[in-house]
Amino acid sequence: MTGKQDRSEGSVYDRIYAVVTQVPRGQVSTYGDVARRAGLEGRARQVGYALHALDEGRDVPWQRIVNASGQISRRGEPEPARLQRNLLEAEGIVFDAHGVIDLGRFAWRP
DNA sequence: AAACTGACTAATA
DNA sequence: CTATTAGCCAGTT
Repeated sequence: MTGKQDRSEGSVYDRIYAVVTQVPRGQVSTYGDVARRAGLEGRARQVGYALHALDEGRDVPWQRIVNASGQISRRGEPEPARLQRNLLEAEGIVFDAHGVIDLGRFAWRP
């Protein structure tokens, strides 16, 4: 092992994962929103970066995070995007004809 | 240590 | 609608 520092919680990623895990089934959240809840307002990119680096072993519902337009990101890779959509629809999320989620209805608002 | 990268957002044109 | 600009910053090379 490379012996990375093991901050039980100073790690930006762990905080992001913790927030994402709190998103209830059947609801979605945006990168900016997750960043805000993780105490990282204005750092939405870091949220996306964290999810990109996410491991399969984690029980983080990464699929519940979409961009501020209510659309699935990663358009360069349509296949994983399709998987994400599939997972969300299985949870009850509805996409319109343009593949957009109505955030006013499905966005997680605790 | 400096450059590069990137699942983003908002504002502007 | 598309394109551009700017802000943001951890991780990788």
